Amino acid sequence: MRTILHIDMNSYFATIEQQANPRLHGKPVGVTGGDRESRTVLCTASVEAKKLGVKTGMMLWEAQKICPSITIVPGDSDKYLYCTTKIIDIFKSYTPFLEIFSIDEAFLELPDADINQAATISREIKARIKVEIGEWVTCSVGISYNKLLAKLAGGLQKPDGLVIIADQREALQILDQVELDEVCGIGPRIKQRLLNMGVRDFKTLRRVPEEYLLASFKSYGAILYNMARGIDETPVKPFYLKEEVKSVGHCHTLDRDTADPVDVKQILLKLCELVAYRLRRKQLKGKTIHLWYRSAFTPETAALRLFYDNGMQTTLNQSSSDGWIIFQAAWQIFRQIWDGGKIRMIGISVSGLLPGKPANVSWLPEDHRREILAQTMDKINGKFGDFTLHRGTLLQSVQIRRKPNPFLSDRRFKLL
DNA sequence: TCTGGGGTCCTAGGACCC
DNA sequence: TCTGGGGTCCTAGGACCC
Repeated sequence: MRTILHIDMNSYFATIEQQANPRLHGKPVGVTGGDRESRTVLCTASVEAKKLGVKTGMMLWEAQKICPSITIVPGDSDKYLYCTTKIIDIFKSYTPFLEIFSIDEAFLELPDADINQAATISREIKARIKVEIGEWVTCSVGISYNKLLAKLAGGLQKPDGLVIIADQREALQILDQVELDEVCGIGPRIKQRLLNMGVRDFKTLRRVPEEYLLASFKSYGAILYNMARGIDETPVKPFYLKEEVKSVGHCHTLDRDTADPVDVKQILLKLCELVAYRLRRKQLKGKTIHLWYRSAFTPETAALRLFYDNGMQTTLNQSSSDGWIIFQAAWQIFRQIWDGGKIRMIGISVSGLLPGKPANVSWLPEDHRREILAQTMDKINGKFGDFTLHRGTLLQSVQIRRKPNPFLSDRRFKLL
């Protein structure tokens, strides 16, 4: 039997901000992804804010309405990454079998420890985080014999919790008390489909024959069948075996809906430049260009909480990390699929990635020139900040955050 | 005033090649 | 006269995670 810890930092970004600024101690704090006012959501709320009803993922104006005393802090990804690196170093001192699940979550497999020893180690890790990172920074730990249950256990006691699910008997007891979507892997859609089948809890799910689940959910039926029994064989993937990225993308929700193609063109060009820049920094090139946009809400879609996304992808003849080439493909798609209506969000993503530096040899002289130009621009922008230099087309463009924050969290609210 | 932004994986159908 | 079957790539769409 394996011994696995799931460690989840509580209100992570908020506690780091509280640690860094004594004025925020014990106060309701909300951390946002950027410095925009409208259409911004909270990516983290402090424990104090949560007690007053503020939730992660809430619109900024909504949080301020519920909790007027909340202090809003723009997120600082460098600060959080720095702390995460230090926290990971603590984890590494206990086991090399460490999976970094996200910036504030990790799985640790302890091959030589039983459950009681794992509990002792967990207390030690908690204490070390307080000493080495700060007393405001806490975490919840779940201990069990697989990842599914360790993660479930970790979510049961927040903040600063420590919950053990020792065996299958305990696992079934706990599974029978939680909501279906409290378990990682069941989202709103699958939950709704299970409810439609008359399955409201894991106890009922266990009575559904495997063949029936397979027929309804295909291969995911087997996962659901096992989930209800607390079975999960997925391995802890050590950080040093982490696979390469498969796609690089950016999307942007506009401050105001627009149906002006000039606005769209400028935003799209900027997004393509951002994606290309990140590809070059990672020394990658991509072949498949995917563009999508989200239509503005109408009173009907707003009431139903429905998003309408429209998108299409295309494959280039040759992989590229050139913002202009990516943009040309994206713009062509956009012109092909846009219905002329108002747009709320637009996104671009590049996949089919290949390793490799930007090629120094190109049989197309113009491409070659642009590549050298892009590299030079990267160097200057790397030194003086993104978009110090940019294409003339971007001069009047709408402001997009200079540094896209990769840590905005909380699940999607695609459809309820 | 009206739900962000970064990813992953899976399935299915069609095109194309040998 | 008539067209198998396997493999691979491409595209679209759906679901999940943080």
